Amino acid sequence: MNAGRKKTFDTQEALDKATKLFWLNGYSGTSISDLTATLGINKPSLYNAFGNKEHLFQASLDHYMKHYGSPRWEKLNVSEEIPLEHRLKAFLQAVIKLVTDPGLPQGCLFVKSTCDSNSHALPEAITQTLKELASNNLTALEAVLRKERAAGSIPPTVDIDQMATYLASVLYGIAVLARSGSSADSLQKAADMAVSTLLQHKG
Amino acid sequence: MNAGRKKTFDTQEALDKATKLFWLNGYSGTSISDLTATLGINKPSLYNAFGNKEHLFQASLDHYMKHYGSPRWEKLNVSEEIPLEHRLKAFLQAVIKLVTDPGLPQGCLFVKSTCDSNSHALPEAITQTLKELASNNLTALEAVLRKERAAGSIPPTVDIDQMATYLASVLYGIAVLARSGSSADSLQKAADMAVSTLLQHKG
DNA sequence: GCAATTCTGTACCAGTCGGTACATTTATCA
DNA sequence: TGATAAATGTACCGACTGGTACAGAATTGC
Repeated sequence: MNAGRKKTFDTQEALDKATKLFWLNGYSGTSISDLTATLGINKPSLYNAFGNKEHLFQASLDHYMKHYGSPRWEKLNVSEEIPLEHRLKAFLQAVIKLVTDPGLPQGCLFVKSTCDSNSHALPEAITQTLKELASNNLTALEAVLRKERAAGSIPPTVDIDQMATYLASVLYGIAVLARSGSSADSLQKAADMAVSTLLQHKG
Repeated sequence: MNAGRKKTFDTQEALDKATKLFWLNGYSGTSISDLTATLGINKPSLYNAFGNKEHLFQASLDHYMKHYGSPRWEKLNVSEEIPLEHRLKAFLQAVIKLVTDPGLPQGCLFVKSTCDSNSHALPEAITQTLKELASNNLTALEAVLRKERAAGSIPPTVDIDQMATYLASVLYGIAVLARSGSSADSLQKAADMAVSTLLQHKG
């Protein structure tokens, strides 16, 4: 079972490095040579560990959502006793901190990749994955809002889908602005504004 | 002066086709072969007419802003007698119509390209151009808001930069959502909400 | 020690990339 | 009718693309 030569690299570490490279340069902007250089391994090792470029990207997307995306989304569900406005602000603040983190690529891998979907710069299977992830995001927002509406902190007349789409647009727009160099500070002010009057909104 | 063989194609038509191809597939996702095939011309003709890939992309960005972007932005300045709310909604409605137009690539070339900036999937000069375009967009929004504030239709305490960044995030987010397949209808509802949120905001 | 197993490094594959040299065709001007 | 100018089609360039064959190195169980 444990026979054979030992791996000289850690698969998870390599996956994280690959994720950051895709995050920075995108799918078609990242070559296998870029990857092997950054990961410090040779091509056969890479192909043995991750299959091919498309599989590696899928794994990177998954890794990104689990390790960079989800921790921010948890801010929305931390506790229903905290007012929705505070949770939304905390969520967006955490997102802004991520997408402007100087130690990480600017912006968001999901948003960036979504802009590549439905093109032949991206394999169809990846476009499909991205569509599912987008749907999951909207569903998560809707679930939070629905709970709030049931709890009475949001008017019963409010259109949940509308509000979720609105929040998603602010969320994704922030990622684009971060990529274009906007400061965390100005993004935070915009995010506060996006949330501030949300609760006053009458369906 | 008029000596020499006649061109067999129209430069502007070819530029528009190239723009749509970049719009669909992005800079690094569009090859010279793709371009010559779609434009129906050979490589020497393409290089003679547009320089090289980078120059062609710069020209495409310019063409895009002039022929697809600007007409929408004009909705903001159509007349100061029309209430800001109506102009903002008309602006966003026109943008949504563009980014979801079934006869055009989904989303926005500027937003898509911005997500590629600061990466080696894009020449540095193009990243610089995109940064300038982003700055122009923010400045245009700020100018509109400043006028409104001076005219008294927006509270004098309002932070113009904050409001402009907020609008930009909604605007860019809509382009991302369009690319991921959101319907014009749901985007329109989200945009309406964004506008009413903005108008309810008190500095 | 010795097979079996697994990873590593090198060297290579066909195909495509952006870009160009060059000869040819088509036009204008003298 | 040339001479000149400009656009065309073909054929090619070195570099890079994603991907792999193969030999050798390292580890295990027997």
